[in-house]
Amino acid sequence: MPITRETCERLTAGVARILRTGRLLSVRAADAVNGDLPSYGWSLLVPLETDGEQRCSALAARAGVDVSVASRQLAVLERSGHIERRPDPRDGRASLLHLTGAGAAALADARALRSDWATAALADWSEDDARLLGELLDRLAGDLDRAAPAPALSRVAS
Amino acid sequence: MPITRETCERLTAGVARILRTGRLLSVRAADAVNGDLPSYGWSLLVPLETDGEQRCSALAARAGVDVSVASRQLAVLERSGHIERRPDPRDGRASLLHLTGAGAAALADARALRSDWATAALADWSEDDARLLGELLDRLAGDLDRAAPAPALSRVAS
DNA sequence: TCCGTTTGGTTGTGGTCTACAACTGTTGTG
DNA sequence: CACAACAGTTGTAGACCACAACCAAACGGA
Repeated sequence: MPITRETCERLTAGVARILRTGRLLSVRAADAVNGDLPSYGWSLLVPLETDGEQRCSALAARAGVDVSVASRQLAVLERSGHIERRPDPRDGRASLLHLTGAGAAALADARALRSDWATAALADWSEDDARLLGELLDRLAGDLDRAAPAPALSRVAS
Repeated sequence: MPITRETCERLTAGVARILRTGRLLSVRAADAVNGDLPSYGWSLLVPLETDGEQRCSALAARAGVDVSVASRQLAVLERSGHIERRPDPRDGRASLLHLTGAGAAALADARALRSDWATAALADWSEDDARLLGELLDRLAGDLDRAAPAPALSRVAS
């Protein structure tokens, strides 16, 4: 029995609260960026920036959404010039997406905005606390990811 | 300059990640509860449980959604017997919502489920870490709430 | 080589959650 | 007693999501 019920409840409440404010923030952050980056732009463009060219299904997995969703969102990003697509030379079915200059610029813009907001919000935080929270948060996300997938059954019943 | 840019980015990434998995979890948690509690049930019923009878607008503020949204969701919860409504004796325009037995039961059920999931996910966490994360998370949510409302301008421009 | 199967991606459809605007009825005030 | 402010409901529309159906390329065994 590692965790008190009380701290557990407190933790879930905190997560719920972060969920709420985070949802609001993400939409607000999106339409404050110059290059009219849609709200999902961040989660799709960042992987392209860090890992380079990759395919739709990989990006969908990264973003944690269905492939169909990613497909539509990427189509929008392509039309708006944030990304470009070229056929995968090794598989005619797939395309490889990569960031354009405009996309990278919009991403940098979004990053700057986020950084501004974060530094404002974390104004009176100590470096240690911030670092600690980052680590704990990441660890929690990983544990939740690992613990959650189990109940993905009992749907074929009827 | 209180926070390194690096830890800041790490922190925002962690928050984004929690946002993703948390969103998935909350819907999964909702339709795993017996009393077919909708996904928003938790955020509306908990305040009723802890603070007792209150009005629609108060619940909307608590949940962080528009009053119209809360109104519809509360209507559903009333039809499904989780809450009941009585006219506010001091203001004929308002109603006071309160939890029914069925609502409390569904809430207890949901709480048990969440607790199970949380203890599974936090299996190898120490009490101290969990408590610390809860505190930091709460603090962060508060600071974000305070820091975010500012950029709610620049919309009347055109 | 050829045909059935698998796989990557797109599109059709429907459901959920959300906000804003318009409206009804109530309260309180000059 | 009009009139502004307010509580809540309903109309409407948009964002996001998943599942199912589908197309075309790729794969694999006979």
